[in-house]
Amino acid sequence: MENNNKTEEGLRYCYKYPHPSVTTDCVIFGFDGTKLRVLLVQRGIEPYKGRWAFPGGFMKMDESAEEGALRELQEETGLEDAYIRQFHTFTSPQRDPRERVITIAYYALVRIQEVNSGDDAADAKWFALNEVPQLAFDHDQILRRAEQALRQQIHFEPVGFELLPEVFTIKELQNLYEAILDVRFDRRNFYNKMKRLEMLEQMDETVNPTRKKEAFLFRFNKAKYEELKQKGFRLEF
Amino acid sequence: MENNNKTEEGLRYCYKYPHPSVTTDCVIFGFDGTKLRVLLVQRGIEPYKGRWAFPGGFMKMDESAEEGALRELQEETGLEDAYIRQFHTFTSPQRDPRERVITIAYYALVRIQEVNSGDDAADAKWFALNEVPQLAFDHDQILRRAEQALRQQIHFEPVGFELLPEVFTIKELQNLYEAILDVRFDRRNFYNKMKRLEMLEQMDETVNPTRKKEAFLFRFNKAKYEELKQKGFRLEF
DNA sequence: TCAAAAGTGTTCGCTATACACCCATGG
DNA sequence: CCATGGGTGTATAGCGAACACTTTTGA
Repeated sequence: MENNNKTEEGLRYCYKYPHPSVTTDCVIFGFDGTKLRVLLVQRGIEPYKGRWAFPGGFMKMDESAEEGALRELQEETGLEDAYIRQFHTFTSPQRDPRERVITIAYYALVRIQEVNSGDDAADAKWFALNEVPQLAFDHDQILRRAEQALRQQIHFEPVGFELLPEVFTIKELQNLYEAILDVRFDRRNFYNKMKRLEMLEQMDETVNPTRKKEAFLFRFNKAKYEELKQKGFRLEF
Repeated sequence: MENNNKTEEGLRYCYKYPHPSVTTDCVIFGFDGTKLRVLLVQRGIEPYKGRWAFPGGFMKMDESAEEGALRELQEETGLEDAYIRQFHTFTSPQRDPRERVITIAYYALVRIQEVNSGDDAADAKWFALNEVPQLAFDHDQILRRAEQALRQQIHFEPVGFELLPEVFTIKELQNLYEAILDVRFDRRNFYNKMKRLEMLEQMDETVNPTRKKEAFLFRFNKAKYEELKQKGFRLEF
């Protein structure tokens, strides 16, 4: 149905009607124990040279957008099978000054500790959400949408699983929920609720150096969570 | 940055790398007082000739996907400013047998009574959700995703506004929520909850011919709803 | 010894849930 | 006159929100 014709200038792919370019961008969220952070890369070329942006790239013709997003994520963090979710596709005609580009945007949830900030270390950096500078293209808008999508998703899935390390303190879990939902909980009510849900397993202590008293470490009880999820359970506050 | 070169065969738009086609499809939901329905159109050409599918079309280069979806919706229903939401972009490489096509999918909520099933009446039809036949392309999958997105959205926005006529009975409102969430509520508890929220205004009666007793008609109190929404209110069950 | 962090209750009010009663209407 | 649909009320259990007491430890 569609023919590709070579031309002399390397414009090899020809169509009867104009087609937009399609990219996949990835908003990578991490959690440092206190604040939510996003991984940004600094652009080395025009337009928006020097500005920070989300990692992304053109969609290949033989892979789905999700595969593309996973590939981007792997290149940037070394992670093979992270949690990613498509949350919006951005299509304003003028969003890229060069040509018509639509961007299928994903957000990823990763454990900062496991990220291999290897090759591209120089031009990649974690920013706390309230310290994100003005971004390239319409990426400010993409970030706002990603935050909103994450905030909604937390009502249906326990995104804490993906952002916290294997073991963590109750305080860290509370910090995470407060960071995502932008609210404050009473420490004791949060503890009671978690206890009632029976989703956490208590382990042995750790000394938290800078702090005053030892805090118990916990880990998620995945089996219990799956069971609750079956019954229509929702992790809400 | 991107040049378009004419060739002799009408393949006028040429690129250095292959670009996919981009379409916007629209899952149009309506409510008949008892069941949720979707508007489908029957395909007149191959592939999948004769199969039912969601209305859609190619994205134009000077309009956003949302504008395109609104245009499709207008052509199909005559409605100018319906409620639409982008919910997912479908990108499997093989989802269209002809060429690489990605589809930005929207769902719309409309009042069936207001739909002008004019021009395309012959090949357009409302299907109850449990009577939808096997669809063209991957539209079965698109429908499942649309239902899921609607079910989630109802927790954050009062989608009932968009699907019900100006006035309606409590029973109809309950039917709507039950249809979307696929659950059953106690008639009296549902009534009490609505009363407590003070979102409905009671009007004068109507005789429901086939039924036994007259039922009050209600309409939404938009002002009250907006006020509650400001305070972080959520319409949940 | 005192302030800060953390473990563990308790109380109260609201709301979801289950369930009951009455009225109107058509067959 | 009774079955069905519809309007309105009540009791109970459980959860969310506010709040108190104790222990540990570093300064």
